[in-house]
Amino acid sequence: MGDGRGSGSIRGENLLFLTDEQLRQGIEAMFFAYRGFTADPDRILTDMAYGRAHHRAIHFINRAPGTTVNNLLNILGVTKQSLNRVLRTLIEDGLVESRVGKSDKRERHLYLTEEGRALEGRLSDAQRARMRAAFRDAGPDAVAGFRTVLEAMMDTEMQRTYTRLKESGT
Amino acid sequence: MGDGRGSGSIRGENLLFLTDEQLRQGIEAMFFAYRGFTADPDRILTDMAYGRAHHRAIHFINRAPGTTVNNLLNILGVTKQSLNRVLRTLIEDGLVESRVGKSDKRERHLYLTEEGRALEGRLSDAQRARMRAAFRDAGPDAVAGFRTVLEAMMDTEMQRTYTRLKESGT
DNA sequence: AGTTTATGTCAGCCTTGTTGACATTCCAAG
DNA sequence: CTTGGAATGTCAACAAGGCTGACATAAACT
Repeated sequence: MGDGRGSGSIRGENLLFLTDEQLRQGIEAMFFAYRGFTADPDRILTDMAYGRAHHRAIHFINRAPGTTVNNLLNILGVTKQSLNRVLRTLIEDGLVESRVGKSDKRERHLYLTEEGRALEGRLSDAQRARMRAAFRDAGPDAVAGFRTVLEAMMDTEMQRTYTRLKESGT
Repeated sequence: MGDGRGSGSIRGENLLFLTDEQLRQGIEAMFFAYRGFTADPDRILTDMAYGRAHHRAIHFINRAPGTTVNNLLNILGVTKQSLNRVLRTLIEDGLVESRVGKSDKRERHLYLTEEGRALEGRLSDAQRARMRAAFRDAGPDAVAGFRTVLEAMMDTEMQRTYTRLKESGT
């Protein structure tokens, strides 16, 4: 590793896509693309008093209505204090509703209010528009490859979370 | 937009990969994958007094030795004050060297020192290892698709920066 | 000579992450 | 029934790393 050549071109196979240079290009592509990925929702959010953390919370509450705080914590990978600050403002502002659990009253189940869904829609539309344009330009085969590589790049724990969410989708 | 069906399945073409559900999965894949993407270098950096911002600066100085501050600013997309804070600590700690420009003495050209290259290597190796594993698992066709979609997701300005960097690589 | 450009720096603010400590509620095991 | 532990909320303090605004300096350009 770090020998300036990478693992490619050692055996006779066609592993040129694994050279350090190819990997570096992949790394830089991730960096620049993620900027684009977040740019549109960020622009909407700065007008309000919200940031990217609020967007993430709203996204996943919308995705899995009734999710518990603990579940959301695991998905987002932040501390409960960090999430709580965000959640508190969203609840105060009437975008998120927190209901005490029926079977386990310690748990809080989170739902978007009408207003919350409205904001979620605006943010999603902006983000999806860019994703849709990218997908359309690239074509279905490229999109399949895109998803395959991204999945392989996740921690195994996040891979499971991602798959669970994916399968819960219609 | 936001009609719950997306642009797919309207015409008879095979555009099912453009449904809102597919786009949402792409969005979530980006989110979870980016976490994995930064996880390994982040672990190394927290042991030192450095963060992700230092990593980015080191990466691109290594990528384009002798780059000016202004050029780096454009690549990273942050303010000069933000970059300067990071750069100052790296120079003080002897990881980065700043040389006054020859033709234009206002410019500072940035280089990694021996020590800087050592840290860059550690960080790159960690990040490349994950990228390499993902690329290997996914195969060359998936990797090509991955890069195509990421490029299409960038702002056009960043696309140009990315391409310029790519072409400057051996 | 005057203007513009590249850079550095100081001060202050915001978001969003962290840790640690502690209170409350309440399920579940002994 | 009591008690231990889990889930949640909250307070305080702190750090990284974004931001803006203001200002200084040196060099280049016109």
